[in-house]
Formats: sequence, C-alpha cells, structure tokens
Amino acid sequence: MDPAGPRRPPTLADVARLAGVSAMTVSRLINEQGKVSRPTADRVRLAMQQLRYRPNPLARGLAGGRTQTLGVVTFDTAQYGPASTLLGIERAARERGYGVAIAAIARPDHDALRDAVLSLHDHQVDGLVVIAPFVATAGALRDLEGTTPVVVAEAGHPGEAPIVGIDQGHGARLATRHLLGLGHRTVHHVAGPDDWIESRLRVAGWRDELASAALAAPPPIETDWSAAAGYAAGVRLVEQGDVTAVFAANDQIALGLLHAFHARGLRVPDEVSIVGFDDTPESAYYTPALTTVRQDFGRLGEVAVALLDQRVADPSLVVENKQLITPTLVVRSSTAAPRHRGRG
Amino acid sequence: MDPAGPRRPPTLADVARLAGVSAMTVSRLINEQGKVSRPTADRVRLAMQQLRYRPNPLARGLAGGRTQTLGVVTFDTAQYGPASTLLGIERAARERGYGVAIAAIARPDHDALRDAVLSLHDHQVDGLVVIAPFVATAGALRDLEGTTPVVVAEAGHPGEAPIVGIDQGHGARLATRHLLGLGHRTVHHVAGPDDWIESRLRVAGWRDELASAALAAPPPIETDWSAAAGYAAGVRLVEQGDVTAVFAANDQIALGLLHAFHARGLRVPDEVSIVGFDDTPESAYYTPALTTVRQDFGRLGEVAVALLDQRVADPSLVVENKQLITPTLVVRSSTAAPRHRGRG
DNA sequence: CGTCGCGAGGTTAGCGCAAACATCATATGA
DNA sequence: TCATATGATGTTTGCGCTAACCTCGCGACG
Repeated sequence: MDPAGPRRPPTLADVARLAGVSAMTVSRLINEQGKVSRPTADRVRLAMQQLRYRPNPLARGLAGGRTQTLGVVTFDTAQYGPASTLLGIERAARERGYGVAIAAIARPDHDALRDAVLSLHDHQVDGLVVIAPFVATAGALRDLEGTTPVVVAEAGHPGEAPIVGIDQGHGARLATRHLLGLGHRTVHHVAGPDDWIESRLRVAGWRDELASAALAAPPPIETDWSAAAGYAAGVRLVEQGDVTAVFAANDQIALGLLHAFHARGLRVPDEVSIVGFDDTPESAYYTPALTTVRQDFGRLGEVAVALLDQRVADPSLVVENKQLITPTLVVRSSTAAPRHRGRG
Repeated sequence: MDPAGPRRPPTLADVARLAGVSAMTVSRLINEQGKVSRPTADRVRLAMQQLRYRPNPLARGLAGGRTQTLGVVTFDTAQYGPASTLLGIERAARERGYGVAIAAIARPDHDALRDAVLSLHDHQVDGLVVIAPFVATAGALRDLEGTTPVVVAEAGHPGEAPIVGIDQGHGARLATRHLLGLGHRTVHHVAGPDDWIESRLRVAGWRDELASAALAAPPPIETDWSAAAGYAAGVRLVEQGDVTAVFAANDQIALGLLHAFHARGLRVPDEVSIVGFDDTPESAYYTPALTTVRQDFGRLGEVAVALLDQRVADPSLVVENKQLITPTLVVRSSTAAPRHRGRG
C-alpha cells in the first residue's frame, strides 16, 4: 500500500486529494466555518482519519495568526501557589484546545518580565496569563496593548490588564478576625517580601481588621516566604515575649514559626496561636495541624483561562478589570483562645 | 520617521532592505552559519537593532524545521519533585535559547502520555523531556523514534529513550543503611504508589540493603505520596507496635508519619526514627527536623536539557542510555539509635 | 422569465523564513 | 597561465496553511 520512503506527515493537501476536494474545503472543516455540506464533510473526515492527519500548528499560526497556544509567565519557584496555578491553567487550556508555552522569570524585575513576555509574544501565543505578582513589574505589559490579550493571575497592577485573583485582603481579614474572635488582644504578622503585591495586600488586610477592632498593628516582620525565614521570625517573636497570636503570610512561614516555638518550649496553640495562608496539602499534618486560609488555585487557573479565551475569541470585548475569588478559613488545631498571658 | 499605519513587526526582508543585502545574508547571520564578512555582518546587525528585529519562530519552524522550542511532558501535580524538575528544565532551556512548551497528563496511563507527546510533536518541538515516571506508560514513546529526540527525566523504561535520573536505589540504600547503622533491628518502608517507577526503585533499594544485612524486609505499606496517606500508614505502624525505624518514600509521607506518631504519643526519634526522601525546603522545619535523602532536581533538569541539546544538534549521536545523579543523605533530628525496645 | 441572493465550493496569493542551488569574485597551485 | 578551490553573496522555491476573492448552480421573487 504505502510506497516506501521517508514518510513525512500527511498535509492538508494530502487529505484534500484523497477526499477529492480542494484544500480550502478541508481547512474550512477544520476551522468549523460551516459552508461545507454533510456528504463532503463526511468524505473529508474519513480521509483525515485514514491518513491520521494532524494540522500543523506552525503553519496555521503563520498563515492565520492563530496558534492555539497560550503563554504563561510564572516565577521560577516550585512553591505551592504558583505551581498549582500553572497546572490549573495548563489543565483549563488543554480542555479548551490550547497548548501552553511557559516562561519563568528568575528575578522579580521589570526587564525579566519584559523578556519573558516578548519571548512568548514572538511565538505568537494567542493569549497570555501572567503570574508575576511583583511590585517592580508595573508597566511591563503596556506594549502588548491591542496585540495579544493578557490576563494577570493572582495579583497585578490595576489598569494594565484584567486581573483574576484571590481576595488576599479578605483572606488576611478572615485570619485576623478569627484570632481576635478567640480573644487575643492583638495579632502579630509575619509577612512575605515587600516587593510582592500579595504580601502587601495581606499586610493591608491584617491592618484593616485590626483597625476595625480599634487596635494598633504591631510592626510586621518581613520574610522571603520560606520556612527558614519563618523560623528566624519565630525566634524574634519569642524574644519579644508578649506574643499570643501570629498570622503568617503563608504556610511555610507558619511551619517555621511552629518549629521555632516548639524549639523554645512555647506550646501551640496553648501559649501562641498561629494562622497560615494557602492551605497546602501538608498543612493539615503539621504539628499541630495548621489553621489556615484556603486559596483555590485550580479555580484561579480556570477562571483566568476562561476569561482569556473570551478575549481571544473577541478582542474587543470589554471585561471587568478585576475578578476576585473568595478564600475561606480552615480552622484546625493551631489556634485557640489565649489561656496564658504573655510575659510583657 | 515612521510612516503611520498598522505597524506590523519588522521581517527579515525589512532588515535585508535596510542593510542593503539579500534576505539570505541576514538569515545566515542569525543562524551563525559563518560565510558573512565582518563589514556586512556589522551593517546587518545595526539594521536589526534599528528595526528591533525579532525572528519569527513560527516561520523558522515551518521553513527550517527548527523551532527553538523544547517540549516537557509532566504529571499534573504541584508536588515538589516534578515542579522543581520542570523549572530546572525551563531554566536550562532558556539559557540555551529554547522556549518551553508543556503538556501535563492527568492520569498515569499510556493514552494520556501519548496524547501529550503527540500534541507537543505537532508543535514541532526540537526535543522532548518526559517526566512521567509511570509503569503504565511503557511504549508510549516508540513512535517518536528517529523523529524527535527524547530524554526521559527521573525514571523511565530502559531502551525507549535515554534516561536522566537520580539514583533512587542508591538513595533508598543510603536511608536504610543509615537506620541500620544506628542500631535498628530492621527498617520498615512506607512506599509510594506501585504504578510509579520511582516507587518501585526505592522499594528495591530498601530491600537490597536489608538483604545485604541478612534481614528480611517487612511488608511495605503503599501510599499515594501524600501526607494524609502517610498519616494513615503511621497509624497502622503504631498499631503494629514493633516499629523502631521507618523509611518513608518521600517527605510528605514522612510528615504524615510524624504527625501520626506524635498524635499517638510516640516520640521521634526517641522511640521511632524516620527518614524521608526529597529534602523539600520545608523538611528541615518539621518537628523534629527530618533526616532525608536529598535529590537535586535543578541539576536533573540541567543535565536532561544538556543531553537533549546535544541530541538535537546531532541526532545521530549515540548516548549512554542512563545517566544517574547521586543523591545524598541529609542527617537531621528525626533519626537516632533505638533507646526503647519495640513492644513485640 | 430574468436576476438577485446565497450556499457550496474553488483559485490565488502570500505569511516569514531557510534549503538548495547558482553566481562571482579572489586566492592557490601545477 | 589557466583550471580549481574557497568564501561571500544572491535567487528561487516551497514549508503547510488560511485570507480574500472568485465561480457556479439553484431557488425565490417581482
């Protein structure tokens, strides 16, 4: 049957020949543009199956401008949040027939983000999701205006592109309110890096909630999100001596805190209560199980892709520039009413 | 200067015109094929800068077959190992001038892997890294033979494609030997899923080491890698009653174990010693700090990409079909000599 | 009964680039 | 001195596909 030879993949023209139609008819069928009669469509579909035809996305991109690919810019970290979001995006994209190209940025600065965005733009991605919640990246997305639809996931600069995020301020308020509701006099905060937008939003939410209770916010301790930094912060808090409730900016920091308090003989939650943020799968198995704020990253990815897909289909579409998913508080065993007074 | 209008991106032809040369000369310069004189090269480079020319990867791919893109197939999980490996690959790829397209597979089966591989193949990636260490995926890579170079990362079926991995068996032996060396009579194992190749390799290494010490292996407990499953396994081990040393197949499982033992009042390491696997950044802050086997995933990504790059440059290259990176043991506070006899 | 409108298709021309081959100097050696 | 290699360029062609335009036949409508 098959003449021997370096069997190159079948092209649209091969399908057309086999089905006895022109290439355009096949193309129309693939792109669902209608204008193809039932019998013809059936013949073409049969030919496609026989040849195991697969459209060449590169050629489609070159000729038509659509590549069926979405780009994702993410931060070069295996942390739970960004990693989960990336996978959520990938899943949602695949379900909609898109491929996914990624570019990770190593440093949280403007130029790195620009490079990543341009490189994906070169590959003519149909749309772009940016997970790069850094303060310093403001303006890096400007050039793309009117070129490629962009959605910012998790946190971003208002006005640059529509943002799909989890309501960080709300989460922080939930955590703080929970601790205050338990009877703590105040709540300390161990924050993430100040150059992350999310960090700032969590700090702001915590401050707001304290303010609502007419309480002054103690100075937050800044960290780099790591358990190691959380541990160091924990040591400082122990030395400070009057701490009964701590809101940690993520679960890793909370773990470091737990470790530090345990090492110094401070019992959690008897003497100090701790709330984390993220609800990583492990946090339920910390000792004690961590009370934390749950963020649904999978949903975030889905919503971001859904929005992007709309904008790809209709670039003129005007969308709300901010869509927030509401996080929830998961109460476990690291928080309790204060039983022992702080030493101060 | 600029005539108004819908300014489309400059093409190679634009550069050629501005530099007063033919398109081919520009193309040769870009592709570093030599054969371009210094003065000409300088003129062309200047023109490229002036126009801010960026080659169109789609067109390059269509015309030349090279897309400067690597594909990565990974498993749909935010777990530390796969996520770190993915990022390591991305970093190494970017340093070598490649873009990265990803495809995540949701189920560990043959068809899912096939789909992922084909979709990346459609996009004409120059090479493919597969991180999909499942038993069930054997043979899914066969079709690509002679088409696209493939490297399997972490674990794979021998003979399908070159494998770059971390020596799982060695890591498992390290862990087991450490516990035995401490004086434990035997070592229990809480394994990962049996349909993961890595799981099986760790089980095998643990068995081997026990065998070398003339010990029979107690039946391993199978889990799904999660802390929750580790917790359940821990509960079973506590009920069993004669356990003094446990080797957990990863750090999450170890965390679950820690939690279960703590909940049942069993002190670690006084009554039971635990060794994990991976050395996630958090494991040093578990309570107690976890003794574990460190895997350098970043390095894994680098080595995989380096190998792939070689194979892309010279497809006829014959490479060793297995390159192993040696893991190391990180001793922390979750292991100690047995002080209390088991109850059995 | 002409023609208008529309559905179903075909034709032509590129998208931006690189492979393959052609061209034309200039060096190199017999 | 002339064939011949070698380096530096240009020309042509086509990768696989789609946009834009064109054709043809047929039913509806005045």
